Amino acid sequence: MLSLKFIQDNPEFVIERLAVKQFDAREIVGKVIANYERRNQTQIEIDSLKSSMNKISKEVGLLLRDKKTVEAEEAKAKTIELKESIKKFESVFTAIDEELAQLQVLLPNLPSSIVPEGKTPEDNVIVETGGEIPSLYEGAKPHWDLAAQYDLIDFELGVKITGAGFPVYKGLGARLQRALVNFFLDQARENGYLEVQPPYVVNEASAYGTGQLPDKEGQMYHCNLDDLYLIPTAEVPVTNIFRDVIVDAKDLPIKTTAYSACFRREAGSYGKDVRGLNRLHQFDKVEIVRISHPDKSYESLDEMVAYVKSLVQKLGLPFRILRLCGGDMSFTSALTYDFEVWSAAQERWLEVSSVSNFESFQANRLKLRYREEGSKPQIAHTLNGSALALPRIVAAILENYQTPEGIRIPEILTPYMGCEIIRN
RNA sequence: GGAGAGAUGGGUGAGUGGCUGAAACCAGCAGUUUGCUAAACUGCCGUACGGGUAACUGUACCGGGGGUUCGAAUCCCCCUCUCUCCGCCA
Repeated sequence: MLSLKFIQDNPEFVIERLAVKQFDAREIVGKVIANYERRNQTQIEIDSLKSSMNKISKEVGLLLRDKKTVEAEEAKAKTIELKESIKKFESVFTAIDEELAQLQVLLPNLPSSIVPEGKTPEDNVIVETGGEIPSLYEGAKPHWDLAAQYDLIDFELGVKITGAGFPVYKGLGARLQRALVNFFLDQARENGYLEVQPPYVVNEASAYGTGQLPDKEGQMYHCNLDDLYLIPTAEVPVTNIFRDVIVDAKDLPIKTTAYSACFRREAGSYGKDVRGLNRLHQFDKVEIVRISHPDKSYESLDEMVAYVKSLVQKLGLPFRILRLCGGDMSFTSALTYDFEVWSAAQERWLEVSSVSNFESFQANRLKLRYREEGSKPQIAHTLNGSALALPRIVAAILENYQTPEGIRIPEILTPYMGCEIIRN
C-alpha cells in the first residue's frame, strides 16, 4: 500500500499516475488526506492529555511515598476529567484510523513512468520477441489430444478424484513435470537464488502481507476449520519470510527461489480458454523473489526478465515479452513484464510468466525494511516473477515439439527425462 | 485428542503495582590500549506514530484484545501462538 505521508505530500501525482491504471483516485485521495490530518490533530490532543496524566500519576506516587495522603487524593481527583477526555478522543482516533486504513487499501500501486497507457491486453507493448515459430505437419494436434494419445495427462481421472482443473499426470507426463521443476530450480540456484521450500498453506497475516487479502479473498481456497489459505503462488509464503524484518542493506539484493504447487479457485473464469492445461486449479510453479534496495529495484527487474528469457530460450520455445499497460496491470504492481510462449497447435500465445516490481507497495504492508549503516530503517522494494509456471510450458512443449514419430524432448531436459522422445 | 508450561529488546534471560523503555550477559558498533591477532577497558546499541528547520521532544509498544488502578511488563478476564509429556501417525 502507499504510505499516508506520500499521499499527503504528492496528491496530484498519485491521482495522475493512477489514472494510467484506469483508476480514478480523486475522491479517495481527498478523503485520505482529510482523515490523515484529522488523525494527527487528534493524536496531538491525546498525547498532551496523556502527558498530563502521566505527570499526575508520578506525583501521586511521590506524595504517597511521603505519606502526604491528602495531597495525593487531591491529585487523584484531577485525573477524573482527564481520563474522560482521553477516552473520548481515543474513540474518535480509533474511528478515524480505521477508516483511514480501509481507504488506504483501496488505492492500487502507482505504475512506473514507463508503463504504457491503455485499458486492455491489446494495449500491452511487445518489447521483444524471440525463437522460431515452428510449422507443424499435417495432422498436428493440440496438447490435450497429445496428452491423451501418449497417456501423459488424465484430465477425467482428476475430475473423478477432485474436480475439473486438477489433472493427473502419468508416466512420462509426470516425469516431465519433475524434470521441469528440477531444471528451473537448478537454473535459479546457478543464478544465485537461495532455494527454499515453504509451506503451501498460510495464515491470514501472510495472505494480507502480500495483498491477497482483503480484496482477492475469493481467489484462494480456504481451510475453514483452521482459518488457513492454500497458496495461490509461492510468492505468498516466500515474501512473508521477510514480513516484519529489518535486513542489513549490504545483504541486498536478497534472491530467493521456491518450487510449490499453486492453488487457485479461478472463480468466474469458466468457459474461456480453460481447455487442457490452459487454466488449472492446481499447478506447479517455480517462483523467484527479490528484496532490493529502492535505488536498485529496476536493475533487479531487468535481471529477472533476462533470467526468465534465458529459460524459455533454453527450452527452445518461441516467446514474446510484453510490458503491461496500465489497465492490464495488477493492483499491486508498479511495472510488469509478461512472458508468453507460442502454442503451435492452438495457434495462440500463452502467458507463462509475469515478472513485476512492486516497489515499496508490498514492503509497506509487510513492514519489510533495510537499514543502512547508522541510519533509520527504510522500506525496501520487493519483486517477483514466475520462473516458470509449468502447465502452459508443458502445453507448448507438447505442441511445438510434436512429430509424427512422437514428441521430442527439448535437449536441455533430456538428462532430466532420461529420454529424447516420447513415443507410444 | 488428554495433561502441563510458557510468550519480555538481535539472542539468552531478570523483573509481582510507581524513579522500568525495561537489569545482567552475549552478539553488534565506535574508541582506548596493543608489534599483529586475542584479551582488557570506556561509550553507544529498539521500533512506530506525532510536534519541531534543527538540537530536541510527546505518546505508544514486554504475544493480541479488554478490564481494575491516580499509576500495569507486573493484578483480573478473553483470545492466539509456542514448547514439553502422553496418545495417534508420515
